[in-house]
Amino acid sequence: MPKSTTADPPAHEALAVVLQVRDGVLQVLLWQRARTPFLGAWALPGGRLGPDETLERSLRRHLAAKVDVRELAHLEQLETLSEPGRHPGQRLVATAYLGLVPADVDPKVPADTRWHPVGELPAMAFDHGEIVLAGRERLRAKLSYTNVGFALAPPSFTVSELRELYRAALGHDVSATNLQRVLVRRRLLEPTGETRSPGRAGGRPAAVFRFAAADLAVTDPFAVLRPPDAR
Amino acid sequence: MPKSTTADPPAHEALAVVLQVRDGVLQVLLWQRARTPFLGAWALPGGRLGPDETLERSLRRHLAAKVDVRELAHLEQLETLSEPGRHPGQRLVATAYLGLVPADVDPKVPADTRWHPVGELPAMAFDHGEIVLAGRERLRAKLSYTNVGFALAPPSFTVSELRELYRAALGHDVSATNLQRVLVRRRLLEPTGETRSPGRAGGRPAAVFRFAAADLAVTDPFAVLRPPDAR
DNA sequence: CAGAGTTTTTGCCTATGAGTCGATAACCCG
DNA sequence: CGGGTTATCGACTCATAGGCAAAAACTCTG
Repeated sequence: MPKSTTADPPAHEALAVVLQVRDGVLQVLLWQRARTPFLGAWALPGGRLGPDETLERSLRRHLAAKVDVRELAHLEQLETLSEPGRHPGQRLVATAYLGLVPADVDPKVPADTRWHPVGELPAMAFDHGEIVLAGRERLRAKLSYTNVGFALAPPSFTVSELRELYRAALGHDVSATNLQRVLVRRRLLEPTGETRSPGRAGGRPAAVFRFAAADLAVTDPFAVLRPPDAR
Repeated sequence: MPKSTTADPPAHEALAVVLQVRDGVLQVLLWQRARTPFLGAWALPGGRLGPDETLERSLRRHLAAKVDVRELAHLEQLETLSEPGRHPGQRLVATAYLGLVPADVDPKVPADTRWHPVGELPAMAFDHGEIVLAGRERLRAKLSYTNVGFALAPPSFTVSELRELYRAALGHDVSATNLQRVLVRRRLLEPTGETRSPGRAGGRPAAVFRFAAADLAVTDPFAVLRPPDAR
């Protein structure tokens, strides 16, 4: 077994905070360590950067062991962590990514892997707990000024369903009236024309919407910096 | 001389996009390479990650050779680049940072180092050209929804002076009227009470302002995600 | 020293997007 | 068909941004 000291050249790993709204709660994909250090604690999926791959490709490769990568509707780089002591016994720099899975899929995961509500994380290995929270913050922020919602939502949905997703991801209630009109006005949401039949309790059938674009777009509401001629 | 192949464990470097508004133009600090590859081309300051330091500390250490690090009013992580071919002959992962220098200082720089307008970059080494543009984009975006302006501006300034800085950083004109009132209303700017005597051409003396906070603060204008009880 | 020229600041109006509330629409079930 | 339920829409208020022009406060010239 090779001796590991901090004098070794720092190795590099890619980690993923994979989030999905499940049962009305924002959850993160974690696997349970079967080895020391942090035996029994929960960790983010990921692994070492190989010699001929980018970080993102490396991450997708490692992630494939835990979840079907094709179900990731969005993947973006979060931050790179380099505290010398973040990994005991060995220097390991980590680049964290944020991945999002739409609510309509239920990926098959191996036995050591499980979804956990980000609000009640179990005992976490290394600094992975903080990374999860950083991912949640990034998601919250981007929900407001981008259309990342498309990566949490099914291909089509009613406003009530979308509202549930936003509520879970943001951690607070949102007005259905406002959500609908704001997103429609921003041209992010468009009606499919279909309606969904009401539940057993009755009620007006809901209109079905979809996100207008399937890739990330930002809506920039800020004025000070807008060029005078823009519009 | 050691042979370098892509089979070597990937090394890690930290790079800095140091920006300052000079002569009314946004400029970036570059140094000219005296060795191959890219002999004569211009590169970002930075260097290898040492065994017992974080990326940020490593960056500050390397940066100290090019500029007085204490004059950096802001430093934040930009992105991590991992294309296997980004550095010829050797695998090198880079984490880029964005650094900002207030307009009132003129740091002493060594002979091989010079400021260049980001709008007209010279022949750049490696992928450093793209990194500079990423840094400019980040600055532009953050000027709109944060108070990063404090890191470009002197401790106190008139609205006209601030307008020049915004114009240079954003690349387009901004209304002085609006800039003043928007920033004051957001509680980012506060008057010092002093005034600055007008130039030789006459004119009303300008009120002197300062940024209310010297650390980064975001103003979140988006409503959909705002909790119903917030205010 | 009055008035023209300059620059800065302020007041007022408009436009846009968000938040609230209540009314209306469209369904279920009895 | 009427009461219960859910969804959507309309109308109003509010907050912030942008534009324009007037007013303020100075310098300079004749």
